[in-house]
Amino acid sequence: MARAGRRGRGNVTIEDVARMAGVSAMTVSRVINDEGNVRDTTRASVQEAIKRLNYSPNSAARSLAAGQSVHIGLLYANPSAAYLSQFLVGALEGTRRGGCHLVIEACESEGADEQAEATRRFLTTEVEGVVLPPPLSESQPILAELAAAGIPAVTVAMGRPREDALNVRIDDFAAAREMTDHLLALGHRQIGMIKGHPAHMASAERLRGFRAALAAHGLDPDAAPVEQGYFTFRSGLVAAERLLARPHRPTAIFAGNDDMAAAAIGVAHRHGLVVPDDLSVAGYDDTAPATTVWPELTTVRQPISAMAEAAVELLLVRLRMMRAGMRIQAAERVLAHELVIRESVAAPRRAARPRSAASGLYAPRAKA
Amino acid sequence: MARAGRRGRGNVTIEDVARMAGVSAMTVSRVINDEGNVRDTTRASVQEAIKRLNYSPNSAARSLAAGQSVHIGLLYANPSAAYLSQFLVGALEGTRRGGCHLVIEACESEGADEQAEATRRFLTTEVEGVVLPPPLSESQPILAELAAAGIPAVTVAMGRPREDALNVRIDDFAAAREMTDHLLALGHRQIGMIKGHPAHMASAERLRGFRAALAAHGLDPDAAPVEQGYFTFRSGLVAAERLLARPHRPTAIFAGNDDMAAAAIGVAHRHGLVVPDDLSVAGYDDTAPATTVWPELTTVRQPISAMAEAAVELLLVRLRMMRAGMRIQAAERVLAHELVIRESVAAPRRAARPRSAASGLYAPRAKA
DNA sequence: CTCGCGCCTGATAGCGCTATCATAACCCCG
DNA sequence: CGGGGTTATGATAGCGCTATCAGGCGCGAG
Repeated sequence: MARAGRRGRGNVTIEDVARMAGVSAMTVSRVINDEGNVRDTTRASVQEAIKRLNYSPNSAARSLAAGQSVHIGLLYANPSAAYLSQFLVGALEGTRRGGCHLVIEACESEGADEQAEATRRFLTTEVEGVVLPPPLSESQPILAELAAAGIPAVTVAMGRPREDALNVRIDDFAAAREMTDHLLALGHRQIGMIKGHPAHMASAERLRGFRAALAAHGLDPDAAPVEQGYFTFRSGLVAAERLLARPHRPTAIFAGNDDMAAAAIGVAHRHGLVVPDDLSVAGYDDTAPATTVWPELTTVRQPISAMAEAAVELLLVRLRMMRAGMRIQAAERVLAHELVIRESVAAPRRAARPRSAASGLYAPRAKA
Repeated sequence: MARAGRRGRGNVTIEDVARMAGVSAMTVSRVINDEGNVRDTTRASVQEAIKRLNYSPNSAARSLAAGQSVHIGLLYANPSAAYLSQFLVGALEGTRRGGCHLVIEACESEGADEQAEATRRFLTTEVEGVVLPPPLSESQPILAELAAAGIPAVTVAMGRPREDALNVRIDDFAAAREMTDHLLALGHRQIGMIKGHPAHMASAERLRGFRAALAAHGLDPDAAPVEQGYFTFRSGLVAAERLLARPHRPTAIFAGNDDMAAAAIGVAHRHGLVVPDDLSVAGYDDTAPATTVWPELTTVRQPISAMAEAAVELLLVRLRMMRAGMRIQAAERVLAHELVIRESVAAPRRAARPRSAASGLYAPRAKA
């Protein structure tokens, strides 16, 4: 470990960059902080020097000089543990790159008052911005409390962000449509859906995508069997039982998340159905249960880490804007999702009869 | 947000403390860094002032002045997601309090070469110490690579730490013995154990505790049915099947972790056994599966977050010692565990009563 | 042509802490 | 009781960066 003198590692400093670009350190500082009032040519030559020297600012010095060491809060509530750990990994990468700290706190309660109080307690820890992964991203008490304190928040996977809000999400509508298309392409015509938690906006988006795909294939989306779930394994059991008890048993079930999909597989097994031969099951999220169950789940992967990192980045940009007194406005980042094809989905056992009206649960609809 | 001038928040600085204690800032610095060469009376008055002013050092200034911003590495490999997220929460709290940064990295491979290489790659990121949660805490290639680079490491839940090593753990022997005692006290005499992964030293400790409890109750520990598991759900299925196929079917199964215990419950249900009436099942760790399955698991809780926090703390102390050129020696922290009594364990029923599967694999009982 | 008002840039002075060295206090022994 | 060696404390000078303000420059209005 070369730790020469008091100098950190052989690090390049802002002075080195300034010298190389032929400007003052202050100008370099302005460039790296994206402040206005720097001529374009100057900015360019500074950036050139930064690149050439492979300079990266010392975050300790930065927070010391700026008189504010940035702490970003992360408030979470019993999400799936798999989701949380991936989220933390991403958030941590984001804060590391942004040179700030992450303070995390649990908020287990679902009561509005408790949530508001947890938020207030959290705010006393001097966080300057908050990241809210689901399901807290939908919590009005928390959002209200943060707004009242003037602390900016980024919501993640919030279906319907508010005015001037920050949000990171995937396109749930498109993802659900793609998965449904996948099932339809394999020949399924009787597809049941287990909806997610009603308080979670993304649930509605997924249902919308499901229905849109059906409609696009000439099926009546309103005739599709849909049962309410609440993202828990147990709610999935109940919903799957109901779906399989229907007169026209679905050949495929699309669940609003992996836990409920895993439950559907369990129910299928209990009914003596072979997955995927007798029943295809598709999940959503690609979390741990997806690969724990057998057969492994075909599901939709959300780039959870990347979303968390994007959230932190968005928040840091916002904080800088606020500090500079710039006008703020809504910002949203939509990241790419991915269909993960595993073993829980296959063509229905009886040879697909795509155009036979009688085979379908859904009455074919007159093309609009 | 009172952000007066450039001053952070109305923060007390080292100068304030120095003035109050009637010494120089340098002396205060010495006290808070636990350096020698400070008279006891001086130290006391400084500490008094620190407490009175509720002073806490500014970590940004600290790392800037010290010319080294501490980065602590966390290398993990596919642990249970639940374990990892709890671990991260604790580690983060530790780094926050220690005023340092956490850099985390995954090391998925189990090959020795890949692990060594991942470690080397990790070391280029300038981490000054590494925390190793299980199962990596048992990885010789990684430990060797770190030792070669002169980077101190803290292992967590390592059964048999090396010379001059740092380790944080719970007393697996005592915990397993307590759980077994609990089963024995309820009247169980035929208790089967599913061992954990053989590469994990803690597995052996848990088995030892199990046997010690049996012996203390006058039972022959070598006659107890024991099957090998590997901490995975699937390995638990196999092991549980074997235990239940034995001529003298156990009335209780103690699994080396929660995943395998959950598997044992599944197998029991398949055999038409009611848990806990016909078969008691105990787990270990108190991770997510413990409360996901029905009935919920009686298990041993490890204070995962606290262990991670302790690991970071231990590492920071070691780093400071190294920097000060002090002699280093082994250090271990043993944290308290806790028996969590839920519904999967009860007194054995006199006559094992087989039940039909139709009574409901998952059907929850009327909950009080 | 000159004044004034933008825009861009740089000099200076810290942010809170610690490394370094100098100094002061002390102690042990001959 | 005075020298040589400790041990305890303090003064000073930065660590790398940014806030602040003063100045320079260009350009349109008076």
